[in-house]
Amino acid sequence: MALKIHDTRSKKKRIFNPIEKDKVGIYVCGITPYSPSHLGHARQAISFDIITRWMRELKFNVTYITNFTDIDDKIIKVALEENKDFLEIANRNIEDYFKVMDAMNVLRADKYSRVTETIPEIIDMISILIDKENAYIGNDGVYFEIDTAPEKYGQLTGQTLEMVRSGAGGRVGETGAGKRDHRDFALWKSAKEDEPYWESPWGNGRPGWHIECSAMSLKHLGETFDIHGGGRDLLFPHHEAEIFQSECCLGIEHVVKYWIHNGMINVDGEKMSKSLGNFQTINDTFATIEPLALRYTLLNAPYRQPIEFNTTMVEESKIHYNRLINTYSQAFTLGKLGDWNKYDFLLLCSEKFISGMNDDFNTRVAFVEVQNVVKRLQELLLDGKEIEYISAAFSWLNKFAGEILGLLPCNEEIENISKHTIDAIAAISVRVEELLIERQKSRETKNWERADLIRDELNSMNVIIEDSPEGPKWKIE
RNA sequence: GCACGGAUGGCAGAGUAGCUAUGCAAGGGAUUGCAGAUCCCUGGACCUGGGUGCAAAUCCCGGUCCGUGCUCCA
Repeated sequence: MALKIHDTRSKKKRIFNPIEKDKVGIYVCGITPYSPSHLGHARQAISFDIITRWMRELKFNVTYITNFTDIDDKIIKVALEENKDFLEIANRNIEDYFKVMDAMNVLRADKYSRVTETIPEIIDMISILIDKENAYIGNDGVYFEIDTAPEKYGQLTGQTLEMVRSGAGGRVGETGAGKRDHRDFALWKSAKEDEPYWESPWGNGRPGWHIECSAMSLKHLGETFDIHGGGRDLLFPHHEAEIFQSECCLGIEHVVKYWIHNGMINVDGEKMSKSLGNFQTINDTFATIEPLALRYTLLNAPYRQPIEFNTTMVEESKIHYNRLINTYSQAFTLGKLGDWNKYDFLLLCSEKFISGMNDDFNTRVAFVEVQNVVKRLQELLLDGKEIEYISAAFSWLNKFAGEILGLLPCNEEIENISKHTIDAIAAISVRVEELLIERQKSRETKNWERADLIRDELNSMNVIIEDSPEGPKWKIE
């Protein structure tokens, strides 16, 4: 069964064939660290985490590169406001990024390339573009001249030069005074007073946004590579600009073989963004939902679909996530790994899971199978007889929900969860048993009022009573 | 305005031609002093108008509505 990937350039699902057999180079546009990361960043990081995890599961040798745009107008603005060095601002937010992403089980990329560490490569690339006359020097920087490669226009968005010309309307001339045409874009921006800068043949300045990614992907992955990813909102102009730069600089028609774009997070039907003021930082969100449950929420739809982020979505994910963790922890205490290949049900779940993931990384389909196995494991645990089957289902979850989807906490944490529960039960069990006996006596004499009072008291100790035909059972909330 | 994408039960959200997921919610039943938990059962959907097909939620054309992009944006 072959892996199919939806490629934005050709606008269809294509069977994935890497440039070099069994090897995959993937570059994903990362964040500009001028503020703490928000849910959109989480969605992007988790989407590509899943994509790389799955490709590794398929035994591809994956090189996953992403970046931090650690010099940029917005970072400079924050630095000025706080009267700090721009790198301090960037580093602070990068730290925040790693902290929240680690909490959500986002595996680290092979390399987090930084713009400030790629300046020579960027300058080289711009020089070549000037030599090839694809770029010109303006009075406030260097610009890429769109008219030198009009055939490359609209490769991702279907727009033509004329469309954009008319569409931009009154905004022409607002930025980049040195441009010949408003559709040209900056490769190098001259430094204004008090701005950080690097020396270049065109004076002191800093790189434009688009050229960084062309230079960094070239530096780390070579002239052509398999996958380029990012958020849908980067399609235009960012990724189209990259196509101009990389392809004109290298003289190669297709630098990127597959383009992958993840969908946005919506609130009330609109994209979550700073300008609308409807964004949430990841850290703030952790107050209402734990990190891995949030990961669950963000994988609950295929990566290309927009996600409507609201209370319903969050609450449902919590239910599923808690069910998964509780069931898994219960089986974990039995501590045995088993072979799921011996059970038709688990084999069938594996097959559906795999075909879902192979179909453009459809995590929603994969989740259904996880839910099915959780349900089966619950039944098995309740019955308690088929220990081997329990171990097999446990192993299945360990592999598919844990290793591949990254939804499970590490073993130590699961142990801690179990241990805490055991300790908590031990600490109050004597008292609980006393109260239960008293309650049973009250029930026998049909003193319901008294029995309910005792139940209330137990509830206040976070103990939940469940009466059953075999007598009352209790557990910690 | 132009480009791209979407429209599935009360809600979330799969499914790309025949077998109509899944979860939450709802209703009914079993069990129960009540509650909870669990189990069983039930109803209910494919935006609209055409077209192609033996057969369409699924393919084609038109319309309507929504989102994204055209400016920094994951």
